[in-house]
Amino acid sequence: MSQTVDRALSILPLLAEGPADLGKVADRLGVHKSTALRLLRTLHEHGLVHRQADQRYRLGARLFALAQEAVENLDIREIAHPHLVTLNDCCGHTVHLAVHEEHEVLYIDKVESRYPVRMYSRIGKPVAITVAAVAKLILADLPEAERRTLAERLDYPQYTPRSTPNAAAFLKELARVREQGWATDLGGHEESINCVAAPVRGPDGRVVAAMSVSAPNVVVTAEELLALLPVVRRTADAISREYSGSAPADQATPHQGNGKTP
Amino acid sequence: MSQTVDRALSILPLLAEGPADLGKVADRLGVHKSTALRLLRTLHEHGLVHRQADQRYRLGARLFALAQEAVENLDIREIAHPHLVTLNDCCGHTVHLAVHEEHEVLYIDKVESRYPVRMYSRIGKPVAITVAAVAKLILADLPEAERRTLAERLDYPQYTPRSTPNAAAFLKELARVREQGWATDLGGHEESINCVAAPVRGPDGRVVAAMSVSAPNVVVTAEELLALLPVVRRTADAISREYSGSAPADQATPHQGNGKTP
DNA sequence: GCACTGTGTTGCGTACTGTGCAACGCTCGT
DNA sequence: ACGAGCGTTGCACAGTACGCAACACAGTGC
Repeated sequence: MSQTVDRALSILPLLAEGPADLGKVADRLGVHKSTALRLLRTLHEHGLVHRQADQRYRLGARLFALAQEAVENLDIREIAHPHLVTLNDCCGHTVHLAVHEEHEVLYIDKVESRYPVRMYSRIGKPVAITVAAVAKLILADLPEAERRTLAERLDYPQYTPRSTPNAAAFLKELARVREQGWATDLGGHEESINCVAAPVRGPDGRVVAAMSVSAPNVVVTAEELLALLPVVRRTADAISREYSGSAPADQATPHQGNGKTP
Repeated sequence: MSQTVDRALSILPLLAEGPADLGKVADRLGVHKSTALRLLRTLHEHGLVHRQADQRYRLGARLFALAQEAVENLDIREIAHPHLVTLNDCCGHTVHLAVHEEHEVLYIDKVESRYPVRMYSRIGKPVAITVAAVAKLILADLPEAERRTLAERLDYPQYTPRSTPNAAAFLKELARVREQGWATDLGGHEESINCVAAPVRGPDGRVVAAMSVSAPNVVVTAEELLALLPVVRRTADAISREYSGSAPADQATPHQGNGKTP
């Protein structure tokens, strides 16, 4: 859309990989050094990039501050967090909260396992959308047409033999997840990691987020983890209630769902 | 420098205040709606802004992912090293940098003392976690529950009469360290060695590393070493600032300052 | 029912703005 | 001392982003 801005913004993910000097930035962007310099200077003025002692550029503090504000604006997170902590207190495993955004499913909160062996994940990072239990729950709630379009457009990486192989299998899995109201990922992403997840619903009943408990099977077996399903669902329901209940932004909440359609 | 990019980036702090619609963004930027739209679209393509259901814009999760990735790829050692050297230049003693990893605290960098009598340590080796000043700083920053669990699980070897004797004493010491923002080890590991240490913090304020100055008391007394506390703290703070990427907006560069600012 | 205000969106001609080039200055390494 | 490699500067050109005006659409009041 806007070439200049487009180029400037492309610098950010590039620098996220690690510090880079002017030449490298210009190369990766495919522009002249002087152009890259101008863009970097502008980013620098806004504090989004930082120039270190060796003159290389890296992401700046302002970006961290903005990121902080961005995540704080996600109010589901605020509401859910204490519940996630409670759940972690009672089972000890890693607890995640994820939402749908821009055709991706992102972890937006996480409470670390209290066991020494932990799974790796990163807040803000897209989840493995075709296999993650939270992704299945969130996507299962989409309108059918959208679900189908999305399923066709996705790649299906075979992380493990149990990864979802293709669109057809994915849609079938989504249908089942939608039906049963919870989801699992048993070694579909990493061989030894299992997850069990439940949906968080908004006042209109639509899924606004999903939460999961994950643990490597060196800590607990899949069966033991599945035994946590009731408490995971209870936690998700509690979050749903609080999220739906404390929404006085509009006028009185209508009792019935969609009253009338034009 | 670059008008277009400048305008686009100005949108981010604006949205950080809260969601805004197209008109408001255009107003605040002082540009035409169509211009604002083009900029927002470009930001949107890069995932930096997100369009919510009511068509208003807010900051996107991509910001958070970028910040997260940047932090992961940051090499504290690389950033800290020149500072450690400077500190060593000024005081001559052994300077250490340590981080938390897998329930241990490890030295990851070291600048040797310029005095003939040196303390023994090795980069990559776990520190004496119950007595080392750097370990206390790093562990003092953990969430309280984790701190307590860890304290219970540790052994408390009596290296010297002044070694931390047990979990209760350790937790008490951590609380004090957390409070005062620095730590010492006065003969707690080896009878004749004293240390004074300060924390390095990341952009979110959490302790990501700790650095210390150590010297045997045949070289300097504990009191003399403690006199170095201010400079140690200043050094640690400088590392924190650089690690966080705080842009020294107007800070004069030591030599060859070409730019004259009005 | 209608006109009317308030959005967000599109196409387009203009000229402003960003671009690449070439030359410069600086710091290292040999 | 010299050259290689880097960042930086000024400038002429044209590509690109700009604002305008018109459009589409929704909600509101009459």
